[in-house]
Parts: sequence; structure tokens; C-alpha cells
Amino acid sequence: MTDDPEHVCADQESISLLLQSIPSEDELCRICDIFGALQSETRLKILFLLSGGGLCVKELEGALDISQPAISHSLRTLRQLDLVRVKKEGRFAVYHIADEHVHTLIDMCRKHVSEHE
Amino acid sequence: MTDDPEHVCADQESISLLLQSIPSEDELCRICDIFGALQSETRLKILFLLSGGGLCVKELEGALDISQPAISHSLRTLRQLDLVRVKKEGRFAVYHIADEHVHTLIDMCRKHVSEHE
DNA sequence: TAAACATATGAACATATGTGCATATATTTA
DNA sequence: TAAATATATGCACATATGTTCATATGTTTA
Repeated sequence: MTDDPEHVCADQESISLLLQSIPSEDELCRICDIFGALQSETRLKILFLLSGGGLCVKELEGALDISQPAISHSLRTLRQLDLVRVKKEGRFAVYHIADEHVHTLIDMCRKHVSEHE
Repeated sequence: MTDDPEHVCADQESISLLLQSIPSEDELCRICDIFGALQSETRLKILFLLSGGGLCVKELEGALDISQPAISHSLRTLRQLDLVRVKKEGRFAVYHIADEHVHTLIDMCRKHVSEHE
């Protein structure tokens, strides 16, 4: 015998209702892609570095022990999802965090890290 | 001729300094894994559904057009990263969002979605 | 205009990941 | 204890992803 009352499954109607409250396939897909882009040490490092201010590819190359093409590929991924933006300055391509959303996300990560001792 | 002053690359010292401000490899790895878990329509749907309250596997199965084993696999992934937790209630395994961090994350997604019209 | 520099891209390969199927485990009910 | 129910797991396969190498593009300087 158990103290806990047994769980009562919701009927199909309530479940259908629940389903309506979640984002559409399209929206989920987009969210997915964004998280996918963040599932990469390289791209996370880039975002953390850029969160301090704009940097060109050369600087990122100096900071990260990763080849230039690999960095460019990562930047493209981040660019395509509008997580970073480029501005051409002379011969350099200066990348920066796209907007406050992304800044918030990075801050969130920092907090998460610091809270886990 | 251009109005913009050309970008000036930071020297290696400043770059080394920048590097110190980003999370350690270990922490990055953990963040990576979390985002990795979120890069899945199935797992995102599960999280959105659970954000309304605890649900057992059976209910998730009724809501999602996905096989029971696939759902269990997804739940395991989420469990291992402590994004969801289980509580056994009789013969049911009731899953719920692990903590406020995760709730915040899901809310963030909802906001993101609603702000992009 | 040639050379040097900064960045981007494409193809290819190795590895990671998700899903289905079969099946194992655990709990409850008869 | 047998049968039914609820969930978990292992394996295998198809697909997705990241990285490297070679090379293309674009910009500046000599």
C-alpha cells in the first residue's frame, strides 16, 4: 500500500487542449535550429568572446585554437540564424552579437555556470 | 575612400585576457550538452507540454505522434541533464520540469516566438 | 596591376544523433 | 502466480553535423 494517490491520466480531450498551447511546428523548428547552433563549443566560445564587443575573424582566430575556415563556417551558421551580424570595416569583417535576446541568452549561460558552484 | 575608420585588431595580450572571461572547457561542455538536448522537436515538445504541469509517459504518448520508446529515450536525455525529473506514482512515471531555470528557458522560447510575429 | 592579406565556400570524410524494433523490467490486478 | 499495463533499454541503421583541405573571392597596399 502506498500513501501517494495514484496518478490519474488526463483524457484525450484535455491532452488535445494542452497541445494547442505549444508553439507550431514551424516555430519549434526555428527554436530547434537556434539551440542546434548553440550546441557547439566553438560557436559558444565565439558568442562569449563577442559578448565583450565586436571582433574580426582574425582576432577570433588568434583567440581560438581553431582553423580559420572552421571559424568562418561557425560564423556563417550563427549569421544565418541572426545570432551574430557582420559589419565590413576595411579589409576586416567585424562580427558582433545580433541583439539583446542573444546577450540575454549568453548572460543566462554565465549565470547557470556560476550557480553550479 | 571610406568614412569608417578601419578596424584595429587587438593584440595577443588583450585577446588572451578576453579568453579568460569565458567559461572553462568543462562548463562549456555542459552548456553544450544542454543546448544539444534542446535541439530536438520531440524534446522541445515534451518540455513545452510539461511546462503546464507533470505528465506521465502515457499522456505524452497520447499527445505526441511518436512511439513510446522514442519518448522514453527523449525523457532519458532530458533526465540525464537534469532538465526534467521523474516521480513514480503507482504504475506511472510522472515527469515534470526540473526547476525554475528550465521554466525560464521555456518562457524565453515562448517570448522569442511571440516576438517574431 | 601584382602581391599580400582577410575571409568565405565547397567537397569529403569521420563522428554524433535520433528513431524504430525487439525486448527487458517493474508494478498492478485478477 | 499469471496476465496486463507502464516504462526503460540495447542494438542497428539512416541521417545530420563538424572539421579539414583546397581553393575562391574580395580588399588593400606597393
